[in-house]
Amino acid sequence: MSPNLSQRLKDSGIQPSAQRLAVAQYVLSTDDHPSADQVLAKVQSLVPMLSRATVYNTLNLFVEKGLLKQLVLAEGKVVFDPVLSPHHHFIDDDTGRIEDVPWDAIRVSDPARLEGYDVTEYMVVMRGRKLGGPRKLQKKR
Amino acid sequence: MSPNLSQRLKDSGIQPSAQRLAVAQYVLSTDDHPSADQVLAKVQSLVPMLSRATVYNTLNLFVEKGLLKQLVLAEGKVVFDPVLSPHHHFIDDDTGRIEDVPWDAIRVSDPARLEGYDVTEYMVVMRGRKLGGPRKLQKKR
DNA sequence: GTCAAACTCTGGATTAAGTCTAAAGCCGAA
DNA sequence: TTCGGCTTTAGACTTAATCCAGAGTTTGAC
Repeated sequence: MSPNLSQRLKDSGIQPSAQRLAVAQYVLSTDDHPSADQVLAKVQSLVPMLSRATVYNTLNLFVEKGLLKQLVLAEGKVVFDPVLSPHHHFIDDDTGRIEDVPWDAIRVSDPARLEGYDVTEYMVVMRGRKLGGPRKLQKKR
Repeated sequence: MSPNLSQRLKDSGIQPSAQRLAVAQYVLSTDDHPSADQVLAKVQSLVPMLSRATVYNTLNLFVEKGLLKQLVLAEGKVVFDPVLSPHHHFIDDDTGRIEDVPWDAIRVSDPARLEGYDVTEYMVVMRGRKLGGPRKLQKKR
């Protein structure tokens, strides 16, 4: 997909390797908000010789180098998001699926000006149900 | 403290017991946003004969009966909040401390009207540093 | 008061997510 | 080719949380 993922890793100060590229290929271009185990499963199906430790190392490295953000939004779920620009999140209570919500979809009265706090970052976290649509993953618990 | 905590439990459909009252006494009146282990430690210092399983059972029961809310905001921290009315949260990146932010302190353009979603609940999650103050818990890691 | 049924608590075993470690593999520079 | 430094691996370890089966309590009927 990405023209040269390898270059992108180098630009972030990461030495490319087969395993790192395989992880990058999936995790940097998904909007699934996968957990570490989901990344492991997915990438392992393509590159069977891949250990758990490597996946964790790689994900943590990517987070450290700023290619990924780590989110902790729901019940015991640590999840990775390749969208680096600020945005909000919606969590579907039925499926557990997390979706990105564009920054402009919601207006928030500047919390950076909160009395007595130096707010460096914020987001709106919403919960509910997604309406209409193909309703594909309804019972994906 | 609370005039009759016992009654409050009954009103929520919870059979009071020594252990449950001890847990309730602490967790329903704190603004510490304690984790389960913190609750265990705290309550055990008053009532030494208290098992971990009981604390988890009790906390889960309280959540189920609507006396507590369970929050998952930060890195591997499941935390409990007795404030049931809607409010926002601020997380101090230095100390990890979570503080409640009054609902009215921030205005959000009604996310309940988000196109294609049925939003039942939302909050603003902020991160940053707390300013000034007695700076008491600075290195409380 | 006594008894049984139902509920509650306990410690220890178990599970699951994540980290650590020591050894082996790989790769580029001299 | 050989060396040194990264990267990967499998498995041991850690920690949070849940499960379980037995023991202890409470309640209500008699």
